[in-house]
Amino acid sequence: MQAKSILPHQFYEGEVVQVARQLLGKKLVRQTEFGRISGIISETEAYDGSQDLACHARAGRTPRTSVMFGPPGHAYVYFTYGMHWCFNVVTSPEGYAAAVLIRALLPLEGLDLIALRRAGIAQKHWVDGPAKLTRALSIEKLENGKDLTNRDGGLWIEDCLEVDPACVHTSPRVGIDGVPEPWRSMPWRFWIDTDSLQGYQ
DNA sequence: TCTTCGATTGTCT
DNA sequence: GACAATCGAAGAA
Repeated sequence: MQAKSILPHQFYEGEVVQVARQLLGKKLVRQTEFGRISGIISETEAYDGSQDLACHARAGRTPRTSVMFGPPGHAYVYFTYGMHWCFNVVTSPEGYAAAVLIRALLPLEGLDLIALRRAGIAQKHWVDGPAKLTRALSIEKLENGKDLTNRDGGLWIEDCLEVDPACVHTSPRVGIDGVPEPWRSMPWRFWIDTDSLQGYQ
């Protein structure tokens, strides 16, 4: 687990479903004014362009979704349900609106900072949902559009673990019941057992 | 452990 | 004006 390096631009240029798989086991790092918070990415979902009716980009380019049409390796952060932020990574070449929603982490560093931001919540529920991890890592509107391939924005992703493909689970995406088939049933949600990762750091 | 339900506001039609 | 890529509290089992 030595020689950690920031994932380069090219990592994100590929097909979004592949990138969603490959992001599992990578380390999301957040540098705040109070210290560093990080965690292993343990759950993702792929949203694949304007033809994917579950993707925000289905309506074409709008002010909100414009980041998704931009270059890969940037953060797409959107606000939903009147109170929640969700964090995505833009993938595929510029002009193609695809992104990977980061749904869950295995906390590594900055546990005391997360505890402050998630006061009163059991540790196992600190970052086990898309809006929970943005709260824990202090990701919101300001982070929208940031470049994740360098440390300038205080937010980036590093290479970390090799994940055994046999340990990757798939299922349809969550929270898109109103979306027509085949999109509703596409098996584009990926996750790894966090139990199998205990012991790494 | 599981199910139900209210909260709350930006975005798009 | 309708709805949303959700969360967490509360109550039931």
